[in-house]
Amino acid sequence: MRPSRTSREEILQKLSQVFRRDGYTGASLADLANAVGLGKASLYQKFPDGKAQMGEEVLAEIGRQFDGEVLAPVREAGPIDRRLSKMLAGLRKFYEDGKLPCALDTLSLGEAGQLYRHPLSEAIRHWQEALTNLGEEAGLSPAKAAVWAEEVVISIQGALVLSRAANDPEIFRRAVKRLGKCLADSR
Amino acid sequence: MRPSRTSREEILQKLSQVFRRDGYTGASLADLANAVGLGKASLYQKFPDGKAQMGEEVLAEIGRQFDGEVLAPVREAGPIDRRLSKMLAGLRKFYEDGKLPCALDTLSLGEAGQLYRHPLSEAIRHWQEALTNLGEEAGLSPAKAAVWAEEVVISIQGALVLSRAANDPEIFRRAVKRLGKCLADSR
DNA sequence: GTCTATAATAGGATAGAC
DNA sequence: GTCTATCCTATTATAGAC
Repeated sequence: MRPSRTSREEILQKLSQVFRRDGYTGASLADLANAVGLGKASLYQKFPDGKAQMGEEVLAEIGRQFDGEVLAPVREAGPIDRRLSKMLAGLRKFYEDGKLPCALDTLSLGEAGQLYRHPLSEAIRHWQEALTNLGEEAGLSPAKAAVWAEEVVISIQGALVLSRAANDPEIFRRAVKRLGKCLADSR
Repeated sequence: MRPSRTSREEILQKLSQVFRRDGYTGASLADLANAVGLGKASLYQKFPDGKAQMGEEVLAEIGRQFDGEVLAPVREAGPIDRRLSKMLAGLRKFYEDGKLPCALDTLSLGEAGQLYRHPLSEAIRHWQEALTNLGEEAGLSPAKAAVWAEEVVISIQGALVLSRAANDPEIFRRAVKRLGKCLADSR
C-alpha cells in the first residue's frame, strides 16, 4: 500500500504555516519538525533534499490550495459579482483574515527569492490571468482588465504587509471590502 | 572630538540595505560586517547589543531618510499635484525603482515583527498621516482622505512585494505612475 | 578602533538503533 | 517510520592583541 496522499498534504499544510509566518531563512528545521510533530530526522526521511525541497513542495501545495479556494470561484459560471465575492471570501479564508502572510512575500526574500524564482512568478501569472479574464467578462477592455487584475493582486499583497507591520488585521479586512466595490469603477 | 555623525549615518545606510534585502533573520553578522567593510568585532564596538540594536537604529535611520526624501515634499507649501509628484519621485528613489524592498515588509517577519512592533507601526502612522493631510487639502473629506492614504501605502507595499516575487521592477514603476492620477478619482 | 582568535550556541544534515 | 545521537558548519558574541 502506497503512502496516503492526505497525510503528506497535512504535513505540507503544517510546513506552509511556518514558512509563511517566518519566511524561508526564519523557518528552522527545529520549527518545521515541531510544527509537523516529528523529529528532524523523520522530516529528512520524507524530504531527502531538506529544507529546499520542503519549500518547493510547500509552494506547490499552496498553489493547489489557492487554486481551489480562491481561483476556482473566479473561473466558474455565474454572475460576475457573485464570482468576485466568492473570491474575496476565499481570500479572507486563505489569508486567515489578514493574520497569515502570503508566501509570495515571505518566500521571495533573499536566497529563497532566487531558489523559487519560477514557481513564484508562475503563481502570480496564474492569479493575474484568472482576474484578467474575469475583468474582460465584466466588460473591461483587455488592457483595463489587465490593469485591474494587477491592482487587485497589489492591494491584497500590500494590505497583508501593512496588516502585519501595523499589527492590525482590520487593514486587510477593509481592503478586501473595498475590492468588492471597485470592479465597476474600473469600467 | 566626538565621533562624526555622518560616519554612523553611512554605516546605518549600509546596514539598512542588507536588512531590507534579506530581512532580519536573513541578515547575518558576516553579511552586515561585510557590507560596512569592517570586521564583526568592530561592529560590536559600535553596537554593543548586537543585531537587535543594529536593526533598531537602522529602522530609526530609515525613518529619518523616508521623512526627508518622501514625506517632506508632501508637507511643503505649493500646489497639491506638484507635492504628490515630488513624493512619487521620492518613492522611486527610496525604493530604488522597485528593486530595494521596504523595511516595513522585511523587518516585520517572525521574531523581528515582535521586536520592532512599535517603530514599525509608528512609521506607518506617520506616512498615513502626511498623506491624509494632503488628501484633505486636495478637497477630500477626512474619511475619504484616510481611505485614500491607506490605499496609497497599500499600493506601494503591494507593488514592492509583487515586483520582487515576479522579479519585475516594472510592476512597481507602473503602480507609482498610476498613483499620480488617482487623487482626482477619489474625490 | 580595528583586528585575529575563539568561545558558545544554533542550524542543517546524516548514521544507525529500534 | 521514527527516534537518539552525532557531525559539521554557520552564527552570534566576546577576549585580548595591536
